[in-house]
Amino acid sequence: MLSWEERRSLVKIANLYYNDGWTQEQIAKKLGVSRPVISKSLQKAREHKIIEIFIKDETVHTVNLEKKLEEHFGLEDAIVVPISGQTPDVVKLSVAQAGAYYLSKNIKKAKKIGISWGTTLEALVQEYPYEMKKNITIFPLEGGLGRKKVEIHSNQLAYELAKRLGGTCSYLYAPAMAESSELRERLMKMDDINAVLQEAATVDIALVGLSNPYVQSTLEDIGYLNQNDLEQLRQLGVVGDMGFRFFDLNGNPVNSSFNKKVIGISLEQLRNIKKVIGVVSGAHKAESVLASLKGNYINVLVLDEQIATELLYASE
Amino acid sequence: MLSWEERRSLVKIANLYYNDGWTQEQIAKKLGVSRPVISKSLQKAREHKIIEIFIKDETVHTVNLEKKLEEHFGLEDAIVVPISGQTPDVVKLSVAQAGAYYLSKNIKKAKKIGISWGTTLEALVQEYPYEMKKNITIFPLEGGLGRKKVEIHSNQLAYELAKRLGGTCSYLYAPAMAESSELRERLMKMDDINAVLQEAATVDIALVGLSNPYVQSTLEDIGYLNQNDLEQLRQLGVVGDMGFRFFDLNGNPVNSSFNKKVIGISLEQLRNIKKVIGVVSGAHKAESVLASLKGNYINVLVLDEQIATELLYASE
DNA sequence: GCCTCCTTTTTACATATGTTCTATATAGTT
DNA sequence: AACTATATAGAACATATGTAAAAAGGAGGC
Repeated sequence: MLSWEERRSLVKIANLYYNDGWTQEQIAKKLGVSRPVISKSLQKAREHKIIEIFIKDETVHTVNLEKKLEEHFGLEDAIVVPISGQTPDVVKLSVAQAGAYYLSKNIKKAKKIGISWGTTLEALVQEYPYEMKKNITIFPLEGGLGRKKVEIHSNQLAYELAKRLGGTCSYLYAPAMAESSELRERLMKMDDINAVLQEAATVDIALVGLSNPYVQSTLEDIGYLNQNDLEQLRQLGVVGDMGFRFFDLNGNPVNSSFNKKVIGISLEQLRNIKKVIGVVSGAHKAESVLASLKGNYINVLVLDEQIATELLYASE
Repeated sequence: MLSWEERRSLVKIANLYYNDGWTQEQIAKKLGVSRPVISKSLQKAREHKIIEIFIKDETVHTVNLEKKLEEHFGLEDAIVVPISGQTPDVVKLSVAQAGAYYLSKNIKKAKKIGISWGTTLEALVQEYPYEMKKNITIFPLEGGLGRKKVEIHSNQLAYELAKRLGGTCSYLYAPAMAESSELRERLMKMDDINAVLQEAATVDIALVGLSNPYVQSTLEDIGYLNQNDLEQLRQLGVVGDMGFRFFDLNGNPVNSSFNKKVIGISLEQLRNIKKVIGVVSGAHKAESVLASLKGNYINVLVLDEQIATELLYASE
């Protein structure tokens, strides 16, 4: 316990230092002691909670979530977007904006970027600013998905992003899912397709979305999966996918009949990309995100506050 | 005004620096920027009051005053803030800070918190740190007060405090003072209003300000009371109010014409709340505080040295 | 009164932080 | 598209702060 005299003196020093902006040297001179005494006094004042430092901003909540996510899942970065009572659509847009911002700040050294598909990534690309960044190439991470909603296809997003970056892009002239594994094999032997996929696996940065195939699933919306398919996936223990590659609760690839028909990079290849940025919004995707984290596919996560909270709660 | 991205980044840096004790060098490395950027960010955060340094100033004198106040008025706690030659505005801010600090250290078990209105409580809320405290609900203790100075209304303060605590808040969609007692009755019968007031009466902690209606009165400032009204109150022996509930020298409720028009919790209800924290600054309020203490409404008092001295002197 | 042990202060050094100036990038304008 | 104005980042330097070890002061024992 400190004496009153000492307490007074600590308060006085603290005030001079923190409120009046004096240097320790000046305070020492004024009080007629050596500087280290002031240095130690300030330490003591902090120890005894005479001085307390608060960080005061609305973003404190989400920044704390980010730190916990980074620590808990060994992420390189996590960006948590506050939901603050907004509708899912608005939150999704905010997440996309945050993703765009993050990408633009971390794109410096990248020469090759891969992009998957989906509505969230579409929003991200639309939010991306136009900036000259020569010598960059964008690769689609999987083929197209038929005629519907062309604007969210991997190829299309690669094209749009390349336009915004002033770079070039490759195309995967192939369906995301071939009609049979045999057809897939044949397509995969084609040089145009094979070469692009090979390169796609070596990008510096990959942008991926995550889905829950059972709830509000774009895959179902566009008619790629029907109820039968979903039932099959459920039986196999699938909880999510990234670019048509389905995985289970632990993030392990699930060998469904689809898997052999998909034209796109594999989960294994994805894991080997140095920087995989997952962009995801909507509470129903929490389980899928958790699984993908367990599978160690993702290095950077951009997500909304609600998923972030659920992820941490689920992994207590 | 700073953008969300920038505030987020400043908070992140400040957090690593002040809470986790990283050096600027380490932070710079982690974020992939040069060290001066971190140095400048921290300066910016200080300028924008994102980083706040609280010096817990107490002297033998104030601690003695606290002890005497606690004994003399049977208070659970008293916090006396030294004035040390500061201007009233600065003292008011210190009192608000001390109140915020006290609340944050005593909020642990609380599930429901009520808050009144006024400039002092507004400052308290603004000083309150952002800290996650799930499952807490904030209730306004009375309705709104017209269009002026919305930021000091009970509803608004409840909202702001809830935001800081990561909790939820209820609203009282009603004026603090209805145009007639008849209108008040009708409003009070509305479910939305009634239910909130019922719950407001059962909060674990209530935060209230105190006023002297005659001197530097916010009630007069915002045009809620005119000279006639004040004269009337004076005739009735009113010496102060808490949330539009006027009381006399002994703390007894005064049945003015206003009383039947107020939409807010009664003094009787306030007295039944386990922990009522009164936060008050400015010598002109001494008499009001004394009366409220006699009325036994308050359990914890946060006040400045000057009022504290006068309270003890008056009740020798 | 002198010595010893313990605490506190200071000196000198190591480290961390703040600042200036230059280089680079960005935005706005013709 | 080229230019200028403006902002921003980084390298190098200046200053401030933290810390270990030596010195000084002070209390208790003989």
